[in-house]
Amino acid sequence: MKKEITIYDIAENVGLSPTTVSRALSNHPRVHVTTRKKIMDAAKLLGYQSNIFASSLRKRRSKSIGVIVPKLNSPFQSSVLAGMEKIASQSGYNLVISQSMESLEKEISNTNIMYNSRVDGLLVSKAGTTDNIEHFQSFFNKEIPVLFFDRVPENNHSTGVVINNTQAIYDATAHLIKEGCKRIIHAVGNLQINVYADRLKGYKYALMDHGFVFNAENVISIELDEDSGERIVKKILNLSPRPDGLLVSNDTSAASCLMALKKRGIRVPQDIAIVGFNNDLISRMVEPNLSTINYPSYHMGEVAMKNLVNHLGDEQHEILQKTNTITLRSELIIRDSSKRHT
Amino acid sequence: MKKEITIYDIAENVGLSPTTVSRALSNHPRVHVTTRKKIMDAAKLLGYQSNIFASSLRKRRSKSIGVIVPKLNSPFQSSVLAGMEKIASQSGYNLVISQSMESLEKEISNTNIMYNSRVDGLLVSKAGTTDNIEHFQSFFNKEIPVLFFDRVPENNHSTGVVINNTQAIYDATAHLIKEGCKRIIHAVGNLQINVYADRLKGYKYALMDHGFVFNAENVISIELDEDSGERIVKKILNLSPRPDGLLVSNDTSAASCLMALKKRGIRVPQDIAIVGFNNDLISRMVEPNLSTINYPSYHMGEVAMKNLVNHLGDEQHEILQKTNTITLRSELIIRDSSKRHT
DNA sequence: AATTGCTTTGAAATCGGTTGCATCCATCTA
DNA sequence: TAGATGGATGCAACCGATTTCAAAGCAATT
Repeated sequence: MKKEITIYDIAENVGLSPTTVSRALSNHPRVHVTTRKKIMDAAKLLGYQSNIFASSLRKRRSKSIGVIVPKLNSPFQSSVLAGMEKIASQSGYNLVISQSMESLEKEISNTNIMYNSRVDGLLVSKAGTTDNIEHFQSFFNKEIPVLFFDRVPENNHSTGVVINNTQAIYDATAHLIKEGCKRIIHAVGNLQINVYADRLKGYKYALMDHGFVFNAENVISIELDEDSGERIVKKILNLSPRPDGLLVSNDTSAASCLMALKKRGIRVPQDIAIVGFNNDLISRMVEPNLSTINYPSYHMGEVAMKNLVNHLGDEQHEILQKTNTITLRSELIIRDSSKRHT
Repeated sequence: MKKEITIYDIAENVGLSPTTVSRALSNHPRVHVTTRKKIMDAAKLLGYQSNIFASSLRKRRSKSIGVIVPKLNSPFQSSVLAGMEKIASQSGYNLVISQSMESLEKEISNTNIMYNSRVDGLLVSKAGTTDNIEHFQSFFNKEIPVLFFDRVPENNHSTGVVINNTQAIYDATAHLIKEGCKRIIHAVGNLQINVYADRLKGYKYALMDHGFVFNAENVISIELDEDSGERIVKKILNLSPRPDGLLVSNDTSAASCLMALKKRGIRVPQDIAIVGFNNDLISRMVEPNLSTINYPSYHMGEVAMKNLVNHLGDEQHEILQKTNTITLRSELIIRDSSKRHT
């Protein structure tokens, strides 16, 4: 039960006031260099550790940033988080992380906890069922910046960091058309989520632009998990004429589809060409390698965090006010799963 | 710039003292039910949010738990974190997460930040280069519990949550021997890390117990990343006689090896049988499916966090003192990559 | 010598919730 | 009826760092 060392102990030790000690420790310019040095030395000697609560209570800032993601255990999210942590750590911010489990209820609860923890800023990727952003109102009221990434709400005034999902799937669709596909299936997640809704748009636009007729039967909205391949493939094989192109909105599910197809002796890409999404590790490990959209997840984490941190450092709080959306570059990577011409 | 609502505002509102308000809000028994109700209602009405800093400052507890992992973007770690977050959230704890990037220096810095942030407990999976635990001394001194998981330090008195790595690789090795492998390569990570050192032991013991002679040439210590397959396979193919069994200490690398082998026309499992480690998604998606060790990562996160939380709730602080190591069940999963008999 | 201006330092209030001790009042016991 | 018992509530002192305002020290200028 060692006693806690405070600035008062240091003050006593060096024969100065706590005020001066406080200033010296926070590199305030109005302390003589010699004094500062003496205080610094004493602090180190005594093993002083600043009490973050006292400091935060007084300064009304926590030097921590909250992050709410739908699920922690996804290759995409963990990569985003890694990028965020890198920047936050460099800038002296702590990361308080929680997951909404795709539930609006839990997202609200997490948001309140974050508010209560007095985070200086919040980074959010929405849960699937979240269709409003009322629960962030307390943040807006207190002008605590909230920045959305990947899954951003519609029609809002907060800043978002995204990729152009519409364009990405447009390109992928156009690619499949160019490869000679006549009937292209789009397997997509929950259409309440902007990400998937935008992708569906891209798919429709591309069809339209290439003289194809959109057919709702060709869109499968389904949870894109590890086992989704079987379900998707079953649906596909019931269709007539049989589809020859498949756009799957994440690589895990695309890989799962690939397995399900191969199990049935259907050749990829000869019988059905596949394009995934995310450029996860798995897209490079299955056979044939999956064509996919490179989603710069790590970079997205970095960019989102950098913007938030810059905003917090900016006294006028102008950075985010002036920015509405930051769109990162994504690109189609063509691999063997969709190459039908040699 | 809304004014902050404090217990003093509530006190004034209901005509009671801040003391009673504080007690009512924290469900102290010495407040009359009627009074409590009145206070609760006023709090809700005024939109009161407890100031966690003031509370933590006084109570000297933060209701947050620090987690330090080597890298956030790994399937294993993100799954562990997901398990931890679930339990922490249920128990009312916040998670402050940082990554050491496999660097001792950063681990030390992170540890100090965590200490400074006054986390109530710390969960750590060591960085590769960490060979001592001096930097946790401040935690030990103040009796703040530190619990290690997966990568635990040697010879220490802290609690660790692990699997039996030795046994796991022992089983895998024995399995390959039973499948008729005559020369088994063990591709393993940094041997400074207990996890890999233990696995090497298991490999050696199994060889010994089955009348094989250990040969240092058969052990490849290498970073087990996505590209490691090429490097491992090159080494293997230079050996004579050519190995016919390959134990790779994580699935990412095992999948990478599989690709490198297939590229060279070497058949798996006929020419070389492979066993991976972790039971990551990828082991079920490559062809042939990888035999692997099921590592209960999500469960490990839950168990580690549960123990820490129970310990914190236990006034006598006896739980962790009495426990040294918690070993979770892991198991060999045999899939096609190592089945040589039908 | 007196005034001005600058740098360096300090006293004291403050952030908001918690808690040891005291007080008040109603009920109960002898 | 006096005194004891106990539940409900309040006073005031914390927890430790920050910050406003002011004062003190010192040199330069008039």
